[in-house]
Amino acid sequence: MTDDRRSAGTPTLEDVARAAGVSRATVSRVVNGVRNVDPAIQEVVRQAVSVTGYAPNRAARSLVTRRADAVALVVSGAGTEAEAGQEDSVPQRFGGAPGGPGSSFTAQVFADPFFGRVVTGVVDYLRPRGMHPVLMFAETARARDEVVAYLRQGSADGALIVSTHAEDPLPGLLTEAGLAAVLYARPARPVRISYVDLAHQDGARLAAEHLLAVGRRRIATISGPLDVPAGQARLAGFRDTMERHGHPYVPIAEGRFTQESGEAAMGRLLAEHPDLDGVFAANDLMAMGACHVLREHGRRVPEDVAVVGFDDSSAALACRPPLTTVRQPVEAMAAEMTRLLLDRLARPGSPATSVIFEPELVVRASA
Amino acid sequence: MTDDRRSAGTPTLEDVARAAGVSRATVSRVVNGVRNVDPAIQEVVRQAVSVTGYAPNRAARSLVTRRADAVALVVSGAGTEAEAGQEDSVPQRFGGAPGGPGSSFTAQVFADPFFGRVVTGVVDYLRPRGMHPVLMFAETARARDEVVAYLRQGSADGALIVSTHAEDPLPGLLTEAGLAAVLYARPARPVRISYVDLAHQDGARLAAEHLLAVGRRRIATISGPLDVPAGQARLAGFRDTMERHGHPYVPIAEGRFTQESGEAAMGRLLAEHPDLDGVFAANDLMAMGACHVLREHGRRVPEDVAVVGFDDSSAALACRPPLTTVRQPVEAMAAEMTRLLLDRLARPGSPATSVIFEPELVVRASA
DNA sequence: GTGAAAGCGCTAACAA
DNA sequence: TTGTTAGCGCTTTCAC
Repeated sequence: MTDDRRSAGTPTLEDVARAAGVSRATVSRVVNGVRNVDPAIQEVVRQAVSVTGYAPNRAARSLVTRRADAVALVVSGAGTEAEAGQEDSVPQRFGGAPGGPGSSFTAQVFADPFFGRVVTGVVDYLRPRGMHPVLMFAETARARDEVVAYLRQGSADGALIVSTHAEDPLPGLLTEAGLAAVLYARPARPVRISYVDLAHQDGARLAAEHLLAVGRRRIATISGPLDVPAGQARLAGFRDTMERHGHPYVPIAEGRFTQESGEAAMGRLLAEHPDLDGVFAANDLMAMGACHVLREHGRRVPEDVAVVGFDDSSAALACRPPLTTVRQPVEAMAAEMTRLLLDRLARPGSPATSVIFEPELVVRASA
Repeated sequence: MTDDRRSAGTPTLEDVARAAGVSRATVSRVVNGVRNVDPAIQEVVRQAVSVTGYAPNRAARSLVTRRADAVALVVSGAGTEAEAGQEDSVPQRFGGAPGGPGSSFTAQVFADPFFGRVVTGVVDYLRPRGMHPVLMFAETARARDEVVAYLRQGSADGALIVSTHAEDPLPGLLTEAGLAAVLYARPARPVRISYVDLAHQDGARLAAEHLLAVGRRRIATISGPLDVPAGQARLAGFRDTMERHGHPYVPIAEGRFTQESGEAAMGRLLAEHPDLDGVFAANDLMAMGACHVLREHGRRVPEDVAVVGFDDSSAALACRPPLTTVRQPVEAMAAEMTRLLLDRLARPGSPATSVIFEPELVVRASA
């Protein structure tokens, strides 16, 4: 009778201990690989573990270790008011993909190949360390509060934040609450928080130099949104370099990092400067849009107009012709961001740091 | 002295109870919204909660409720041996995006716009219910074991599985272990497990009928991988319909659901049937590749060759011309898959069910 | 090197 | 309606 009951439900440490004829403490030590356990007993315990089919209960463990072995991977926008289902706060980075009934924030986010790469870098770093990412979106005040609450509850040990907007309040909320977090990309307003970023200006310089090197002289640019640091920096770097090479005036059309906005921008550029022979688009999606419009206007790429993109996302290869672009090592950056977070978790007191990556020119057919 | 200590660390139920002058149980009731609590006391407790800044500890709660309020969202491949970092088991669905150093499984997965849409559907359903998705990949035997272990530890309440391969062993492993899981797409070999799927054949029929309706008569198809149920079904549906309309012979080139494979397939088709005037590609990525190759071969789309895709993914709109395609309501399907899982968690005994969605033709410019 | 015992913070009987 | 109490399964001192 009593014997029967002990095999009910999922086995616990107690069950394993009984089967192995040792104490719970010893089993725990073996399971957690703590030294100071007799090899013979270790073996016995291991047997018992596999016989009973024991799996440690994570909640119980978390309760005492105070670690969740999970991190929140949060995609964060800045809409402050967009509550109640209305999507009036469309992030600048993304365009309307066919995201089903009422393209939501989440739908728009993943329409950009950028995020998949971030996920890749994060998972690749987390996985060998036995940790897992919990996906969260923080596009409304309410959603942001939920992220904070989630961390305060100890459901995740820290947060990895990818902002789609400038002026995102989330980093501030998190640091205020004393929660561990690391950002992808420098925050628009200074916050005492670690982040990884790209040397955007250097990347734009590479693009400018390449266009000049292949003999282009009437060069225009499709910039990213100018209220986003990356958008600003890419434009600044491009202009600077052009200026330094004797081209003080560069036609500019602002885009929103979407293919659609790239098409529109290219249209404007072409209307005002029909003789241009080179274009730098601040990301690949816009470069792809530019290529489409150029072709529709009878311009050959690269013969008539050379096009350089930015990011080296999947769009660069999907484009015809394949895009010459500036590579942003997103996966490596995401992995580093994760490393910074885990580091911070291991050493709670450590100061905020930033790691800046250098971009690289990838020459393909478009320029 | 003693008073000082009680405010150390994060506040617990105990702290709130003391502040409110009630018992832990009462606070717990208020926090969890259980009825039978005096409104006045409720108010007092709520005050105490906000004063103390209380956040319930999830591990402690999970320990007793035996729920994690999390589900695993696992992208699963079938590589049985691919251990040790070598990526010899490339899933059929995805092609080599510029996924950074050594395009990993994870990188390839997110190169397909399909996954973003799944995530969207899942998150949209989960979020209002206070649950969260933990992202996992299961492309090796080891990784699959980790998924099983993760669930057995109670870290997640169930699993949502999106397979990229036929013959995926994960569904079997999960059901064997008595774990709750739901699939996106019918498993290649029958398993007693719930799933959502699309009426692929109907979708292919729509494509065939449309091509015929716009007057095409020399129609070929770029199929998906033929060891995947979706690939088979789309081909079967297409052929059936063509046959029924008096076209017993349809040239076929097999692709792997990647743009690149679509390009190659189109090349083959064109070489053997230079006079074709219509193409049905089993997904948008391949349709896009086909469009590129057609243009490179001097064919205009849709004037010379009409092209129909499948999925209505972001690629359909990114393509020039925008693709006429068969819409797969991925977000809705993913949401339904999630609903099925939560349902199953609520009623553990319930039998496996399947929900099949009907596709819809979306007419754009390519056909 | 091993065991006994004390909690981690919470929920859910059961009493009152 | 509210409080008391007994664990949930685990890790971790502290003795031995």
